[in-house]
Amino acid sequence: MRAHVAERLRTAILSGDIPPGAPLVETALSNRFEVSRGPLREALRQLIEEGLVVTVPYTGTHVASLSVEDVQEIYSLRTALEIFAFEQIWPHRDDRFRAELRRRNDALLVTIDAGDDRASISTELEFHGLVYEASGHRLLQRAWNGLRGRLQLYWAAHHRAHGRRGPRRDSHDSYIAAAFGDDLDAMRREIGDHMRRGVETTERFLRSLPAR
Amino acid sequence: MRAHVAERLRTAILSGDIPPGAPLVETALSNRFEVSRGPLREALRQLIEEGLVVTVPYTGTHVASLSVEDVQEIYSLRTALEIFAFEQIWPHRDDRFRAELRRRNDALLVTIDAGDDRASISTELEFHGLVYEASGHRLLQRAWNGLRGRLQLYWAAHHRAHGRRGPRRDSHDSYIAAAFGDDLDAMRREIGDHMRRGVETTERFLRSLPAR
DNA sequence: ACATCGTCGATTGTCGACAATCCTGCGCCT
DNA sequence: AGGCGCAGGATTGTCGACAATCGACGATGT
Repeated sequence: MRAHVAERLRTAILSGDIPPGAPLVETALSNRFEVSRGPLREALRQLIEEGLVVTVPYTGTHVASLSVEDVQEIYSLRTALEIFAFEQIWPHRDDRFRAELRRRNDALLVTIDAGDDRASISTELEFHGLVYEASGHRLLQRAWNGLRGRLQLYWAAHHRAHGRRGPRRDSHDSYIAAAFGDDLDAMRREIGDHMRRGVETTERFLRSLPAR
Repeated sequence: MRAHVAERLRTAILSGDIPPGAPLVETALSNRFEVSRGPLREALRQLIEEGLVVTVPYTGTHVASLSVEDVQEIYSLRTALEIFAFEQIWPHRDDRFRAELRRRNDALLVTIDAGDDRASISTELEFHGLVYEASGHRLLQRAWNGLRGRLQLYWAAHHRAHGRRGPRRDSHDSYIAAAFGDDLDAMRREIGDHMRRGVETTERFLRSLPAR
């Protein structure tokens, strides 16, 4: 039951049925979903973990409302995690996996170009999920789980505000959306630049340390 | 109350009072901590998030028991996160922070050399915590929170099994312990090599993709 | 008019009892 | 003897009621 409640509440939030900032009163929700407050509270805890809900003790819980900084954090951390995922995949690479990844990304680009937001969101989540799954790194997948809900929340809010979902192939996550798209070289440059930047900044930081 | 229960249970687990694999029966714990099963369950959920406890529906929950693969995942993900943290710190670097980091690392090395495991664990956690805190990246700090408990669990188990805590200055996390220690150059090479390896493997992966 | 304090409603936190589910071990059948 | 089914005990899952806490509103005194 608990998982089912979390699922339904998550759907209600991501669909915009319960908008960001809206209060989530436990008694009201327990009536709505026809469960006691016990399971409902545990469902809320899970959604808190996923970043869809925020709560302040003894006063109330609300649907999360992401700031610009939040979104920047989501995307920057996702980039770091995904680069790490690629590192993990490389030693166990196989052609079937890469073909599957390529196929899914093609499907993603088709849905994006068709303007079917719901389908493209779903397809994109599957695409990224495949990358993390292929890494075989359970903790990494767990970290991705903690990001996915926040991403969806942002996409949903952005879509309702601007009529299109937030990330598009030429937008925030172009680094990976472009990966298997029109310009493979551009994508290679982009990821390569990002990582080289990381190397450089880290090494500069290290050099800046006081000598012993 | 809930946070207090989680705290006490966490202490009991990390101290080895309740060893890995031991069953955690809700009724017994609710008697032990003199709270109802409601708050106790929420405390358990939190410890599950921290990786200290595992549960299987309708059968029982136990103290987590880490496998070799688990530990490898913990350390590899921590490396990725910490490199990302340094990237975040760089633009906002300031000398006071670096001096503070240096000071804490010196304290860490002192406690390690003194063989005071409890103190060195605490000091090392503070040290890493400072890095993540300085990144100003809340999601990153959250990810670190998800790793910290698992690290502590491993250290505690390793200490009881081998008489010393797991990570030492010449061990797993030497890449960062050495950072401000004896051989700054070695640490620079280590982090640099790690990141270059990441760049290389990712680029090889990208090149291996089928052309459009 | 304004500040301060108390009261009240709303919401979350906690509790004890009951229901659903799963594992174990025993009896029974083949 | 070996496998199967079934009851019993143990454990988690769920429920409804009560307690603790917080924020807002209004009374009251200066």
